Amino acid sequence: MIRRVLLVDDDAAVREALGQTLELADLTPQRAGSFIEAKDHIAPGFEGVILSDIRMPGRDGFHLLSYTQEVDPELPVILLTGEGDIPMAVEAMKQGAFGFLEKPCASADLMPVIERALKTRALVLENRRLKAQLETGDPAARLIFGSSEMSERLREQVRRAGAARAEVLITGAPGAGISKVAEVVHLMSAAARRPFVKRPAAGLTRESFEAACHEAEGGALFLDEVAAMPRDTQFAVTEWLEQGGGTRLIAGTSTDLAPKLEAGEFSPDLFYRLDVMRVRIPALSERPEDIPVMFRQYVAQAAEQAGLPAPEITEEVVARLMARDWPGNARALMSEAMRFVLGMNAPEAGDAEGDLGLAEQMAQVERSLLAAALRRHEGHASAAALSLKLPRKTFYDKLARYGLRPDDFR
Amino acid sequence: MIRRVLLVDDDAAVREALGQTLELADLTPQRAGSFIEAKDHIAPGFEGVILSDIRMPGRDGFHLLSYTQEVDPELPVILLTGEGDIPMAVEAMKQGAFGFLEKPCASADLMPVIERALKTRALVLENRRLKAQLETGDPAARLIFGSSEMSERLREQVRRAGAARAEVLITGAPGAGISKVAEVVHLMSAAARRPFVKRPAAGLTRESFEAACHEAEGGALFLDEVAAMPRDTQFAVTEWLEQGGGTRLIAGTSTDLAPKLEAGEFSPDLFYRLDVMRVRIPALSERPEDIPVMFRQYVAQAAEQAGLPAPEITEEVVARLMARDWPGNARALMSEAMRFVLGMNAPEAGDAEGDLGLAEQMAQVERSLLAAALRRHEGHASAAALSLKLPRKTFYDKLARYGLRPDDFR
DNA sequence: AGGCAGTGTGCGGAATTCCGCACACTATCT
DNA sequence: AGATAGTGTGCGGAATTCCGCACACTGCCT
Repeated sequence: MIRRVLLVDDDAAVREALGQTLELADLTPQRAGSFIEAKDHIAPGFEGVILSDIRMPGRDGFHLLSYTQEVDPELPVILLTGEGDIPMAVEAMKQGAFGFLEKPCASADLMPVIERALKTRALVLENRRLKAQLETGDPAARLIFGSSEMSERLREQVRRAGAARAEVLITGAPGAGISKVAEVVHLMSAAARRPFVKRPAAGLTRESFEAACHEAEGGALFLDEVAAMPRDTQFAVTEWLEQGGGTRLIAGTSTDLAPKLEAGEFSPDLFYRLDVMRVRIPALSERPEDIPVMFRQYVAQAAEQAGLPAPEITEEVVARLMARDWPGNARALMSEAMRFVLGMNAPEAGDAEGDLGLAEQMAQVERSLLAAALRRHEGHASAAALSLKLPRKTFYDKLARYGLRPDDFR
Repeated sequence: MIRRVLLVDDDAAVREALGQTLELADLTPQRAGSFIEAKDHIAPGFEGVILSDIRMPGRDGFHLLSYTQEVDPELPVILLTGEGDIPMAVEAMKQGAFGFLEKPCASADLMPVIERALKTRALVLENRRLKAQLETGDPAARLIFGSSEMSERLREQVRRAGAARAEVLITGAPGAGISKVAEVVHLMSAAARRPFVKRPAAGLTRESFEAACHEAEGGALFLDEVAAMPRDTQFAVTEWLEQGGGTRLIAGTSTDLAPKLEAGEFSPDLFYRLDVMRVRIPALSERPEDIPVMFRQYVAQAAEQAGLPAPEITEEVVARLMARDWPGNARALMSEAMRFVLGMNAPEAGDAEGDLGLAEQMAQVERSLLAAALRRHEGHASAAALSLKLPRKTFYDKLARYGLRPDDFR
């Protein structure tokens, strides 16, 4: 929360008194005795507001107002004067001052103006930040879903990791999207156009590690599930990191590495070289408010892929999502989104992805294609059958098989 | 720019005088003589501020303040009183009033407060809009692919159309994604959370148009292929647009409307009301450099949806893409991407998306499921059959039907 | 009221798919 | 070399689906 106030007054006693008033209100005064002093603090994006006397030797408050507007037109400036009159006040507002108060100024008159100025400034700065995110096609914003504070923190970690050239260790539960986050880190790095190579750490030999490094030269090599890396390879990677190469290493693990470190199964040398930066992907259970947000986005994606309209996500659908556990995290949610789009019933407990036989899967697909055709033709069976190049009878037989009724699509 | 002021005062003379003051300042006063009258105008997202007397029969200004804060806590309320005192002013600010002024109120004192309240409101509304856009992760960047300058121009048009509240006409070749772009325009509008309804214009009656408008109230109604709209409905829609309603119209056409206008088959009145903003989707033939970019993204999406690794897109693959025409535009490219991921052969000429009957689509799906199972089991037919819960014989029969050979998966 | 178009379904023959069986062949291991 | 496991396929009966036909019913229009 923005609390800074740049307090400009040539009279030291006034400066001090006002400063204390501000501090009592939990604000952060930043004192300046002249325009020259104040000028150095005024920058675009200044996270606060300006409170300035008008009558000052040299450059007065009006000049400071003009100067500030050149630097950052949306930076609020509140002017104070001991000898104000109506014409002066009018002039100040015309020139864009946020407020104009007369000295001596009662706290009850001053504080509300400052508070409102700070709130306005906070909105302005937040709008700028939001616009910047939108306008740059920020991969973190675009590819890492979720509106919770935890998701925002994850995106910040990813941006920071992307901006750095250091090794990164990415942790998260199975299905959390470690591989995808690694790719986003790479996309946000200066080496985004260079290669990004993925390899499972399990079974990785020194030779295949070196080959992968060469393949990723100038870019990044992502090693998945580093806990499973053979000991020999661990030493080879540690040596390689000591030498320093042209390839950035990004490591991922969905298991806690601490027990492996303690048991001597994972090299501390390697661990500390990889753990230069840490990105931790929170599980969905830690941020349940993201479930509907992410689900909506996965549904939009799935609908697009399937060439089907996205079904309405009712509050009931959301409630059922929230009522379930998601140990499979983002991947499970994604699969559920596809089933939802295809009109498949919510799977029974235990009916996990891939457990269905071919016949069942085909039945689900056929059912969804029939439903989609009916939807497209607003329940007109003949037209729907025609669009599927089916005889009417066959079409009706299939509807009967799946319990679909044209009336339900009208 | 937000200029509306909801002016609440029981005294008609005061209301009128203040109203004129506001009009002289280029504001738009909306007059109400009581809380009851005012209440109907106060909605979340109200695009203006409230200026209200305190002393009123029935519910007073404080009550209106409370009510407003329940409806939209960030909607500024400025209170006026003819008999104010310090305690009352303090109470008003404590309860969240944006300003507190005494009557009779000089314009020079009132206008700055109103202007600041309006600016604050504008910031708040923009902040909300930006957040909504971010929550969907800039739909223009995420959903409209292509790295060419033409694609960027398209995204800019879409963002601009999204930000406006005007009607939009979207043009593009068949398969260019008119419907999808319409949805993105909606997603980027302030009404993103409101309904988005799609209807084909062909065969649209006045009644079904009105029903659709009602269904989309507060949101947007997309009318596809407006060239095919019946003349009667064209008049109905024109009338509806003249009245102005709570639903935004977005029109799409894949055919040039000019000949229809010249032939008198499409109403110029309607055309000019729809064509307030124009979004033109360039055909792939105009931006061939986007073909590989879009194909890569569609392949990534398809792979993610299918739960399969994305096959390598070799230069040969790219060359074959570039060597073909894409009269089906984005939709055709998307289908090709899915086939590519599923390991299907390139389709025969003329085999456009949507032209397949149910049997053919089911065959494609079955073939892809068989191939995926073989891939998962590295060509081991018995294991693959088991995973699909199929007898070996049946599995082999199906492979034969589709020309799949386990050897090709080892 | 009558005509017409569309809907929904039972019957039954044709067509297709399913799938067990048995066998020859191949690859791998001891 | 021999044993074993897995692969791939023809045959043929069973099971299932396809689908034309005819009919009764419904909704809409004149």
